[in-house]
Amino acid sequence: MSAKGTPVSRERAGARATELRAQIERYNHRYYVLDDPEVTDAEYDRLFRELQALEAQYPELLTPDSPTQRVSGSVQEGRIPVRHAVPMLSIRTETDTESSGAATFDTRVRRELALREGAPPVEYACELKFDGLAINLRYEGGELRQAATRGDGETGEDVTANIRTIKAVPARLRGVSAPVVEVRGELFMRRDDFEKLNEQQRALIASGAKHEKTFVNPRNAAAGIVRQLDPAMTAKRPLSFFAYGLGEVRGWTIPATHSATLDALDAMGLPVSQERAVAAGAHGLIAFHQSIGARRDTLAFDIDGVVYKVNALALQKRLGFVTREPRWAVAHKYPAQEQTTEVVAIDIQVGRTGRLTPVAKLKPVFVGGTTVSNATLHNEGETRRKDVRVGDTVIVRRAGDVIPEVVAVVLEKRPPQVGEPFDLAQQLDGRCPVCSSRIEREEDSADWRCTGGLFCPAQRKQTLLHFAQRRALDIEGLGDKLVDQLVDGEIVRTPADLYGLGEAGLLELERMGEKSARNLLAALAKSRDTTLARFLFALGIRHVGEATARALAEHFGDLDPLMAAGAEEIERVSDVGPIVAASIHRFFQEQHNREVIEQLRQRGVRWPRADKPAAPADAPYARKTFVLTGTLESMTREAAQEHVLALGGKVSGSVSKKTDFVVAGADAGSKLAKAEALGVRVLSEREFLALLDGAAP
DNA sequence: TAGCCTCGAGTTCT
DNA sequence: CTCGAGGCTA
Repeated sequence: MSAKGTPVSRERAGARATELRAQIERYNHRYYVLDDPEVTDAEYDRLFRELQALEAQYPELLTPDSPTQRVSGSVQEGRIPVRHAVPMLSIRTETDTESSGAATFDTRVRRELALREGAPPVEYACELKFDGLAINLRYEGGELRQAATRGDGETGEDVTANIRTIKAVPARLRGVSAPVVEVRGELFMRRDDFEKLNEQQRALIASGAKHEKTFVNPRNAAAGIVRQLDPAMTAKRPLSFFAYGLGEVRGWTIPATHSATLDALDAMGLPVSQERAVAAGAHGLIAFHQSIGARRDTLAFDIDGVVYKVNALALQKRLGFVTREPRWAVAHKYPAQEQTTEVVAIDIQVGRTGRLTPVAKLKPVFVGGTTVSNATLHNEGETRRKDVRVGDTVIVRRAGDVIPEVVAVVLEKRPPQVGEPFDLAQQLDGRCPVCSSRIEREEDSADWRCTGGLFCPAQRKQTLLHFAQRRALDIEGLGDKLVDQLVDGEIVRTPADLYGLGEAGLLELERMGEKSARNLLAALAKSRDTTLARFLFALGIRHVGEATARALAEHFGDLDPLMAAGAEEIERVSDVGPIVAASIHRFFQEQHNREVIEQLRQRGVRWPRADKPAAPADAPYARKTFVLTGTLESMTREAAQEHVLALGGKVSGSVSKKTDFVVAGADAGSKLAKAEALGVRVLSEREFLALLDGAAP
């Protein structure tokens, strides 16, 4: 940008530059701190360029705190250590996950202050514990002079040039020009900024950029960016900042309470989180902890807990410090949703269909409320994409959902002697880890499979467990430990063998007393009476799950017509295409399968000739699709499903615009949210019950 | 033929 | 719960 038009006088230029700086600072504040832009981006750019031009024309006008210095700036050679005038202490962390952490703190504070039983509750300032990195900003005469990382608390690193490029950090304090005001706060990245940044990075990598990489999480991104040596790079990254305290202060009166200090920081133009409160006593702390905990996922940024501080400065002074931790503050963490741990091994599991699934064996970590030691890697492609190797340090997450997942590898921590990229076939030497059969991968498929079929004990075990599961023949008491013994001892090979078990044989097994043996035999006897749909599902035909089994049962009415049917005939069943039809046909052509089925029938497995007569087409909810979510008080999900089927409706697993009703129980999650987004009719449990009772929806 | 929808299969921990 | 893939529909 060049200065255009008639050359302005030096004097007028100086006045204009000052004016522009003030204006740009104000816009920055509105935009980055208040989140409420005053002018359009184009107008902002215009002013910004005008200032740049003036400074280019009159270099003597250039001041270190000019907004233009936030984007250019020179590349630093290395990091300069900075000794903090007042040490940056760490706050004690309550590790427990219950709200009792708050009560413990309150009790301790009251004891230290020697408060009597009936004394009024202590007042606390509550705020968020941001998941970022702590920074000390030193303002002298109201101007930002130095920014440093926390380091070991005594000495940090100088990151002034980088921090100057962060627009949320004001270069000048509003209304305060005291000789020294040090502001402490947290530098972090918002979740949406993080997502956007990674999207850009992925695009760069896709277009062939060599040195680019995606960031693992917002915290790592923020830390990496601040310690980056080139401020111009930092300037391009979206970092945010919240102030939460003070360091050295000279010539300015510190307010009498922490909450008032935060208000004062806010008034100086520093961003201060609005998620803060003044609470009274343990009750107030617990309420704050819970209210933030409930909204944790909806915050724009990651937090790892909340912080409680005794509000009155006078009381803080009385409480003082233990070693290097203040007695007047405590961090109360939420269970971490992410943790890092080490990959001890990559095991490969064999599923019922022979699918080979790599599973990361992890050094146990406490994540999201439980200890995690395994995490699926899904398949070879996924493992390679994430480049997970034995010995790597990985980030494990248990967000909203239940199942742990390996998010990414922390490459900086990869040991030099780490192994090769994951290669499933090579690791297994081309053979099934259980039965040594050859393994293969179908074209265009992500999965390797064991070709051993039922010869493979792993597949046999899974087949038996599938047969016995609740939604199949429901054989109570037949769990994996028992199946292991039965198969390894070659007592049972096929589901039909289960019905040939006798009490004497069972008593030979470990951990099997008379009582358990009799219970199992009773469960087996009970399971003989079933339905065709359950039986078809229990067989474990590839591509035939519960829904398809039901459709087949309804269409064919009995097993024999289905066994006799050709592939084309099977394909006439709705939702069955060529692949599924062929799979079913092949299954029944297999001699071994026919034998097992025959034996099962001989041993008394039976079902009513025709499955439950289909609800008439004019049934009140014929062909209506229901989705169940959350926990119902009055019945199990299975029972609810039965009721819907009886009405002539059907139950689906996911919400789409074709869904007619979503039944929301307690703690309904994403499905409810989706239903609301799509405008799908949502029924409460009470409304659902009324509907079952025959009332109109 | 693309894109949506649904189903199947696999997974974790208490 | 999620992902991949099979089936259906516009």
